[in-house]
Amino acid sequence: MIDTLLKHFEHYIALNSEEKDYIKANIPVKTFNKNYLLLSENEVSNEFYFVINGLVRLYYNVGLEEKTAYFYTENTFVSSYESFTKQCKSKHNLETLEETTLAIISFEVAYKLLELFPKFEFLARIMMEEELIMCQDIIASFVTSNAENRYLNLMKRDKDLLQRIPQYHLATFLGVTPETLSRIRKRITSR
Amino acid sequence: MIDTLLKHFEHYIALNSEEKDYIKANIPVKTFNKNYLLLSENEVSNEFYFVINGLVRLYYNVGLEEKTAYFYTENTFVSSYESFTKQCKSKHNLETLEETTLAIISFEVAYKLLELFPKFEFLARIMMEEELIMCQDIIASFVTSNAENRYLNLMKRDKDLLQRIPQYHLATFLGVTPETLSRIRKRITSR
DNA sequence: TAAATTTATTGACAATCGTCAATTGACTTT
DNA sequence: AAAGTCAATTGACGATTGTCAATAAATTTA
Repeated sequence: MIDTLLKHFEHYIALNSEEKDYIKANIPVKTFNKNYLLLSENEVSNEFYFVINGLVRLYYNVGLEEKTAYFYTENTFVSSYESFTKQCKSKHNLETLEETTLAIISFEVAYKLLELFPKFEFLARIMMEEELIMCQDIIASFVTSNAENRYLNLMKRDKDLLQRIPQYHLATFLGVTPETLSRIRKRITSR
Repeated sequence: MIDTLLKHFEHYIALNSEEKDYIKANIPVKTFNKNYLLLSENEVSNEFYFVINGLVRLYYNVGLEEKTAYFYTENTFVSSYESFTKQCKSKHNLETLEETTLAIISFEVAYKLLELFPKFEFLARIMMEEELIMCQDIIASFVTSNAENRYLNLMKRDKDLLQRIPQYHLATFLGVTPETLSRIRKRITSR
């Protein structure tokens, strides 16, 4: 299972056997039930995750409601970066939406990796860059499109994802209520 | 002027004189007029900027309109990261909103810095992390608040910025039309 | 300073959205 | 299979928003 993560790393840098062994020995893989809360608001995050299989949702608590900011699928990293890097209280909640298999990178292991193998500093930068570009695209979607077009774009780019996510979560991710998303869908299919 | 950038770097890492000299010799500082277009859509970005003084806007062209995604003020880096790091066509436009003094880091110099002085790899990662956290906060504001509350939050956190930005740019940044922002402001002041 | 241009405000109206409630549909659990 | 639970849809209505047009205010330019 951890091979998925090694492969992901090797997409960016070459790993020797010492490095691979260190990763295998120190990054455990664990499977979580559906709707398992990996991190909740106000906790300090001391690990981040790589999704080997399944689906994780990042959301905010707003009053009594939950507002989804992102869905993380296979071969992506999940984290409350602010809480993890600054070791401060998290604004984010992380929850699995399916039975999900994750590689778990603890704070200690992450910084040991950076210390022992400088090439991981490079890797970490590249990962951050990719994550940043992703975030900028989301911001772009909010600034340049309305909810209907955001939904249509998701249909084009991630049709599979739509079928794995409950609509009431998708709605908040699009910035509308579930009722409005339902009507958007009706408008779309009726043409 | 370049000292502002050095100081910013030194907030994160120690710099020896060799490194400082390299930066002074290779990172020029230039002042641009108000409304100068630093980068436009479909160009490949081969430099990024550090704002020493002034204000830069990042925006998207949508049909005939411009939609603002962010404002960069003093002591922040500005870039179309995707275009710069992947050397692909930019989706972004960058424009000064005031007479603006920038440190200009070219693609060559950036990668020479990383090559010559490995500590800049660490610095680059930290910068990316900070930028990422900023982006996540913007996404949070879209997902958790309506335009009125986004405006109120800006008033609290960045009162100064509001007075430097034309309202029609601020409106698109908040995700509404200028008319709606005008009415939001009216609603707010009338209580 | 006056004229011209740009920006911000306001009004009117139609379209869209949020809210609350009711209903339908889908899925679980026993 | 039936009951129960949760999710999605639909209807009604008020509030908010976008659009277009007109006006007012502010800024720039001659």
